[in-house]
Amino acid sequence: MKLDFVHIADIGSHVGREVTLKGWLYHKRSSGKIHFLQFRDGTGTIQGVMAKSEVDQGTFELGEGVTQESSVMVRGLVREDKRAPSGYELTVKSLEILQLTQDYPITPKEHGPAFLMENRHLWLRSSRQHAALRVRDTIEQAIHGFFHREGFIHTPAPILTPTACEGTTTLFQTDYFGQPAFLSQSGQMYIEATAAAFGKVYTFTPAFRAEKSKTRRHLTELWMVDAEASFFEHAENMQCQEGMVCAVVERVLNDCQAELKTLERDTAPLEKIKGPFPRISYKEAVELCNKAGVQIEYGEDFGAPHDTAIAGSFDRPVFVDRFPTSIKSFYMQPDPQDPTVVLGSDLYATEGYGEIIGGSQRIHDLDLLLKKMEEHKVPYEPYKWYVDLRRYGSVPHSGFGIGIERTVCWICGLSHIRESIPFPRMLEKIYP
RNA sequence: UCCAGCGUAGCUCAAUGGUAGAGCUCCCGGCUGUUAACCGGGUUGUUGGAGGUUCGAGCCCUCCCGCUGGAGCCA
Repeated sequence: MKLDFVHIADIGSHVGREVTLKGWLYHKRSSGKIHFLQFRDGTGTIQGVMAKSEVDQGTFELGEGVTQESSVMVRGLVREDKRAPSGYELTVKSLEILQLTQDYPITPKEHGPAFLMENRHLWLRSSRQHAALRVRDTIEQAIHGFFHREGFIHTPAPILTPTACEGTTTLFQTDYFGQPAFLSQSGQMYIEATAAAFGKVYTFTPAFRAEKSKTRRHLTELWMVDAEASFFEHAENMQCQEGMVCAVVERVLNDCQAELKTLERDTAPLEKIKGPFPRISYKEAVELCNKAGVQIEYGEDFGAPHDTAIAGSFDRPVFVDRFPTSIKSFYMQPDPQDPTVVLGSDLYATEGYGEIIGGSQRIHDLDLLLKKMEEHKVPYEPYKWYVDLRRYGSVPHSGFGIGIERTVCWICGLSHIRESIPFPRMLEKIYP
């Protein structure tokens, strides 16, 4: 596409030429007879220098009056300059103000999280937020790329569903032509069906959790990638997860150095993310916790301090598998060696970022699934279609789900999940 | 749902129970290499709300509202 203006990201290929930029005034410093005008256009930022001796009086006054976040069109000469962080500067020849902004709320000074969240629609323009969401985009692209290279087909799961996936978790309810419907909390069961149709599949869909969780790790609306593969057993499932995580980290390190620098992310821990990841059993994890001084009984589920103790013992993500049947979902395949545990795994990220993936081999035996449903008091009628998958050409199959926002937090080194998505939906918060 | 902390200027925060302040934003002036620029001057208040104790409450007490973090649950 041929445009009559250039993007800042491409500025390096226009050195020595006069170009037009369209964007916003990010920041300004002035020194009497010279203005330093920081422009941004979404692709990057560049400093424009406007000297009084080099422009006419009207232009210089425009430079003096232009305010933070005014939309502008600027024409100038591109130069290389060692003093500029990006290596390039613009000698401004003319400036047109498309709209003069008055009293932009987010100043270059400090602000609290409540104020910034009230102004999330504007906060997105700030460099840190901009960088994190660009990394998010790269992560999403890397995931799509990985699955397609591995022969997975994207089969979206529905968001409006007639029943709860796992029954226990709180769901958002809505009205569907007079019938109750629920916003999906996972696409997993639906892609077990598409996996039987296409072999290897994934879905990249929002998931909704109405739990009253109020921490820096929780959203009520989050994005999940669920993958499912026919004929994959527990070991292949973990291998696939490991491959995906490595591909994502590698891609971000390759494409997002500037963003990681803006985020002040230490990339050394990320450079170490290479397979194979350690694999320990739930039993070993319990022993590890108790040895580390974080008490836990065999049979209890891990809490936040246990996550930290487990993940803190490794410099790569770690799989914990073979959880007691009692603390996991009804559809997980029991371990043939020890039916009191299931062939399910959680993957913990490094540096205390917690669980990012949960996966398991699913029960493929019809009678066993029916028995487990009865034990867990899962009603048959709404799940008849799910049981059918075990009735018509059932095969061993496995899958997993990865939380996008937690992955973004981990890779970007963010301290709060609200910065990992443009418009976070948190407990009782839905503005803007 | 439970626990903890916090609500003072547009923003970030001060203020022994005794006259409500600073920095920044913004406005005016100065400065030709600034990087959250700097220097000088100026504008800015129903101290979240209601009630109470007190000669006197931003500060103490009660209730309510809002915000932030954590627990549980999870990704």
